[in-house]
Amino acid sequence: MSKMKMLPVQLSLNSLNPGIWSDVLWRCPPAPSSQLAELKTQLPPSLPSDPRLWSREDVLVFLRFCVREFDLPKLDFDLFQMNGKALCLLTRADFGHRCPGAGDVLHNVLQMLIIESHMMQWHLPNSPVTPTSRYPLSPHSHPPTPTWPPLNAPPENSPFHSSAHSLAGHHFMAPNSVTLSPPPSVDSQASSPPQAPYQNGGATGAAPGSAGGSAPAAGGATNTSNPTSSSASSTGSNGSQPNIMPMKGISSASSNHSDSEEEYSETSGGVSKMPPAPLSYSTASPPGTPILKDIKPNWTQQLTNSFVNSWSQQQQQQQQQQAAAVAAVAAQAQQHQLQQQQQQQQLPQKLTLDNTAGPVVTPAGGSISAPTTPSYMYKAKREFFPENSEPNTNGRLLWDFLQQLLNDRNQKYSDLIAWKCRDTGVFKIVDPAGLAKLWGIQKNHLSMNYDKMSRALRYYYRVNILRKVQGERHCYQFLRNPTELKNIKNISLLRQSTPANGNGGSPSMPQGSSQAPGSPAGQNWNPQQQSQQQQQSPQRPASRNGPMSLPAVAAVAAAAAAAYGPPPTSPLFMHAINGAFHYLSAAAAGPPPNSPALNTPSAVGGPDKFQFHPLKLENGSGSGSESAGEDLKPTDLSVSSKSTATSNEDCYPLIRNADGLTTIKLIRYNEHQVAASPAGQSPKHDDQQAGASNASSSPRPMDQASEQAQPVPMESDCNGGESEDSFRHMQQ
DNA sequence: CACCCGGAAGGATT
DNA sequence: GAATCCTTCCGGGT
Repeated sequence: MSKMKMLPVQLSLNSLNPGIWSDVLWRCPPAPSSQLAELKTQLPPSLPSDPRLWSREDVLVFLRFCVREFDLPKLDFDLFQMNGKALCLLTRADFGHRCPGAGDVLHNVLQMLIIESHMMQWHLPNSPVTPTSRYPLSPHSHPPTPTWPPLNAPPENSPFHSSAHSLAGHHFMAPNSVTLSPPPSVDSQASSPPQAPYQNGGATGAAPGSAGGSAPAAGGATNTSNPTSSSASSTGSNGSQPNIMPMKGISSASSNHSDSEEEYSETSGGVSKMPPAPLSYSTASPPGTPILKDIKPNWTQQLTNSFVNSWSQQQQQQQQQQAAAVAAVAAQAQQHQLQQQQQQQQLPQKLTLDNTAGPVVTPAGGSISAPTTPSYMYKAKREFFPENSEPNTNGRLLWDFLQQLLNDRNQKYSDLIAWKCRDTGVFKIVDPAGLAKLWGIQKNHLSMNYDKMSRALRYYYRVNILRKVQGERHCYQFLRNPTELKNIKNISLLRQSTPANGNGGSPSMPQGSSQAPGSPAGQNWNPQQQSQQQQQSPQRPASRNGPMSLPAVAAVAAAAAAAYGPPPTSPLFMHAINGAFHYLSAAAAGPPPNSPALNTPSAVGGPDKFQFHPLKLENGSGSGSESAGEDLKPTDLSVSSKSTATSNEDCYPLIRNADGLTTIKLIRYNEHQVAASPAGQSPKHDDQQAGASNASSSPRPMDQASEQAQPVPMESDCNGGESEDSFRHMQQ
């Protein structure tokens, strides 16, 4: 009994080795828990290990077993007149409908088995996976499906887990793969570049194999053919079940990757140029699916190689491998060498850590991460893929993507982007091309390059999310902390505010919105600079998923894709991973990164980087902030806050809005600005704000130093240096 | 030449 | 259908 429920749900994360887990997760779906192992041992021997291979009889045997083993309510076996493949396609909801009282349990158990099976198979070149949809996972979009459960399962002990390692390959997709989601914007991807169809000849050779998985619902058929991936394939083919969602995420992800990869090659400017040779993967790339199409061989190969290598190593050293994969991506961007290094050293941790760290920001509602709860699985899913409208961006949005990279605990992406001064939010894009590629991967825009990405960054000037650090190439400064941003559902709001910005005060804020004092969002990153902050009005605490390092995921996915076929595409993939990761990490580590707990100052530190030191000033008192925090829970940033209300010059008082969000408002800002800044300090930064406010209107914001003249520290190197100091001042 | 800026048009997604 | 968030182009400035 307890088992029953527990099984699916509970994971004993604690024991897990985070690192390992993460690794595993990256590659494979969560390993089944030890419980699962037990379960497996108890399964009728006659049952093939791969649920997809089950016959109708086997399905019934399985169901009976579950009923007996988990003490489930009676099932109407007539509702399960299907073979294993079909069974695998059933979504949680489907199970729920068929057996209300036991649907979740059955689903979870099955997913675990599937995952395990997949893991076993993963290494297979042509795994079915396919994925197409990219973002499908996005919380919003797709509803529900619970597929993650498996992920949850913490491996810890589970043999599975270990096995997984060994298997390594197996990719996690398995479970997910099954479900495919429709490809999101395949076209875009495809379209983007002129690239060749790499896809395996279009056909995606892989596709077939992989296909299964991903076949996007729509495409459906796309490839599903793949037997192996029966589940996947089935899904595709079956179409019958629309609900596969969860899985799809994954699959899609994979697909995306590939795409991205392609881009990489392309965009990267040749970072690595690859011969057109198609990858071996088999992706299922449905026509529609974005996926791999273009992947460029070289790139992919590289990825693959790295990935593979890592993999193998992994077996040896799990972590290392992952790292390698990630590294590979990054490295490719620039240095292969680095990759190697990283792989050897850093990588291992990186991937893993990422996950854990990943999420720095939490949604306002710390609730999100509640993974710990028993029921967490479900919750987890939601978190990961919040069905809510929450903003979880999981890297979908550029700022979030950058944040994730920057805040990677392991600093895996330091070769691509790094903080110059975390406190002030100043960062430098170390490898513009590489970063752009990664972003392109993330978005499945094959042709992404720094020029384009930078345009997107400039777009943020208007909304006061970013500003350029003048004088320094590739240096930008976040004007808002992630939490804040996350809370803001629509940046547009910021935009609105923007105009206002005009100096006068808080430009940005949407006043209307709420800015007011109440609403603050959260914290700003840099206080000083920032101009304002607007608040975001509406905030929603989003429940974000958070954590995860997209990039890492992407990298991994890409690598995996390259290596195995359908790459997990980004978003979904990431999502999935995140989710899983999140889960795991949460379990292992305890509070989820985003969890409120983290918010606390101490917590903040948690993820190393996270701390923005934002300042939080709070109305109340510094600590108060926390109190406020409850409401606010600004999350990471806030945490650090020490800021007390002090008014330091630059401090921005936080304002709490009804929603509980805190916003920092620049109060002094204007004053000082005028006084101090003018010439001063901020040499250039002004723009930022200016941009914001003006942007829209004025031709060029930048100049306006006057406007904001904030005392921003920014300058390029904040390194702690002044900027921080200043920052600190402010805080204090 | 690379970087940066921002307008404009348009696509994908929500 | 509207809004958002880019993506893609582009001309121009530094």
